[in-house]
Amino acid sequence: MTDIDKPSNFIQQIINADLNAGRVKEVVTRFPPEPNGYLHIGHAKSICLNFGLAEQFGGHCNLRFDDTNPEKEDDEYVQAIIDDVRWLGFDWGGEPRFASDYFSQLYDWAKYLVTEGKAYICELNAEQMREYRGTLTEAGTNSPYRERPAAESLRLLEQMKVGAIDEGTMTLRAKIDMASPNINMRDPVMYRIKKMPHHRTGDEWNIYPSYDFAHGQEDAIEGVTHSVCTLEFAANRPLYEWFTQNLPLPCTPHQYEFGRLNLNYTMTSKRKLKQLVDEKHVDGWNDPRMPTISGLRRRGVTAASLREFCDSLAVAKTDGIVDVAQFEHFIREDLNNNAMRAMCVLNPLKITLTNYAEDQREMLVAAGHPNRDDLPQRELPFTRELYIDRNDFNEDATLSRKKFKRLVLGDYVRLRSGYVIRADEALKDSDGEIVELICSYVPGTVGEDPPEGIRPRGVIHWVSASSCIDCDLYLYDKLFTVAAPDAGEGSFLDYINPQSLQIVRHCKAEMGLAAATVGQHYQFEREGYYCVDAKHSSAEKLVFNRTINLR
RNA sequence: UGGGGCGUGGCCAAGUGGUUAAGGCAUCGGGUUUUGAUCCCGACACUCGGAGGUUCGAAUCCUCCCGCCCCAGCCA
Repeated sequence: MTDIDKPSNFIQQIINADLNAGRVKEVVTRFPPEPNGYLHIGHAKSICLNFGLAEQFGGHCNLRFDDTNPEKEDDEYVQAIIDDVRWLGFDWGGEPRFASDYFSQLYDWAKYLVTEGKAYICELNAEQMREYRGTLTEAGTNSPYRERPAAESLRLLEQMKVGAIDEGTMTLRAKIDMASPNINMRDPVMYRIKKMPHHRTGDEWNIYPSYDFAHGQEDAIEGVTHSVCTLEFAANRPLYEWFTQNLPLPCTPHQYEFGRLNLNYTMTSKRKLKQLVDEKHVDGWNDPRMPTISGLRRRGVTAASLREFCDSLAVAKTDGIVDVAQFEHFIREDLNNNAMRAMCVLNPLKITLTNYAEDQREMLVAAGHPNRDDLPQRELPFTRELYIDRNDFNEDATLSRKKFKRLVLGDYVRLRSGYVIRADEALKDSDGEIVELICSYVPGTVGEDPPEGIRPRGVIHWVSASSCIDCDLYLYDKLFTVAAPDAGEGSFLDYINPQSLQIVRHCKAEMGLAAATVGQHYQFEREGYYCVDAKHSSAEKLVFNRTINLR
């Protein structure tokens, strides 16, 4: 039994109180995804919360798949979810749990409620049931099957189970209160017939428990003490409690709700994310523009930054919309602190150093990181011909030093980690397009200030023309053009950003990047943070994803 | 409309009757800098959805009002 010094959110306060009062000896939580899609950033908050609470209080957190609806679930999702939670850095000890592991226990409990006169087989079809349910302002009407003898319900339930009853014609319902102001309490469905193979139990069952009849009991079976879910389940809590109180469970778990994470310019609806994938608006669930955990991973977002971001979020009952800039802050913070530096020229413009011998070649050394000497240094070959970015040169020498801190004709600039150079002449083709720059370098300026009178305008990145590697860069931008793609009229598809992906081919990167592998993160100096794309990159063609730009 | 939940600066958010109303993001100034990055300084709510009331004292307690979110799947 552990408690924490300063509980900072209401759930921690509740747990602390439970621990101190002796109501709970070991904290047990769970993260209960339905395997019907990939996890997204909203789930990350829940994962960090549930596993975090267990960690903080010295308890345990289970990964449990809530697989009570075979219609939507698939093993592909199970594996992806396992990978994502592991990647985030959490461990549930042992095997993941499945609601389907508890099907027969759940079935026994259903029979128990029937025997107790608290559940019955109803023969209303979906439409009739809706009519009998009443409305928000009008009470419902009792089902004509409500007083069916327990023995008969038991017999029918068994027939439903073995597949002798047609889908949609019967359900098992809890007998609670058709006049309850809480619609969830108006004789909710406990079991429905689905003659459909389940990803784990195959065709063993023809009936499947509903979420409400399953969740609390799953928690009880696992000894979950604090069942934390999102706000929209608050109205289900009375029902959760009704089942946990009316069933002979090993323990009584309690449900607490917190506000889910909403991010602007982002969509966190599994259904709609699936639509983006199914309709090929994106390159799969792990498209780097997707807010899925696998998409963020492929994009180059680190697990640490995702965790830091989630931990910075309030656990409260307000449902606000967090600015993505807040998430981006944590991405940059981690990458800035840990990413190796490198240089890559996106729009190469060749320059020739007329006073640097053609056969000369120096190996310059650059820091792997400006303020971390534990990261390895880089070797940068310096040669007569180099590439700089076209955007770092302007013919107009009258541009103010303040406004254009790059190369102009007749003036000096520092090549990052290299020499100071001066632009002497711009060579153009017949269209007036600059094809090459004739420059000269200032000897003795590597790691040294230039002589009196020479004031470089700024620092630009470069690469040796003869010793560099070719690569493609995938520049990503927001997937949606509006802050709330999900709100308002019209489809969210109408707001997909047509410029969310820009591919820049034949970029020139420093030699060392040839050794870059998936999972490593780089800052291409003055350009942004990049990582090798796990899908498109190959030995023949190196492909980098831009995780995020510099500020 | 019945029930449930929530309203503190542009965004997120601490605050649990006595504090100059934390902090982060964003924004705007200034400094450092071989990345227009990082870093460092500084600015940024006479006021807590609104109106009354209780109190020596209210963002915190009471009343009424306003606004937003969730629930009428045999989804979770």
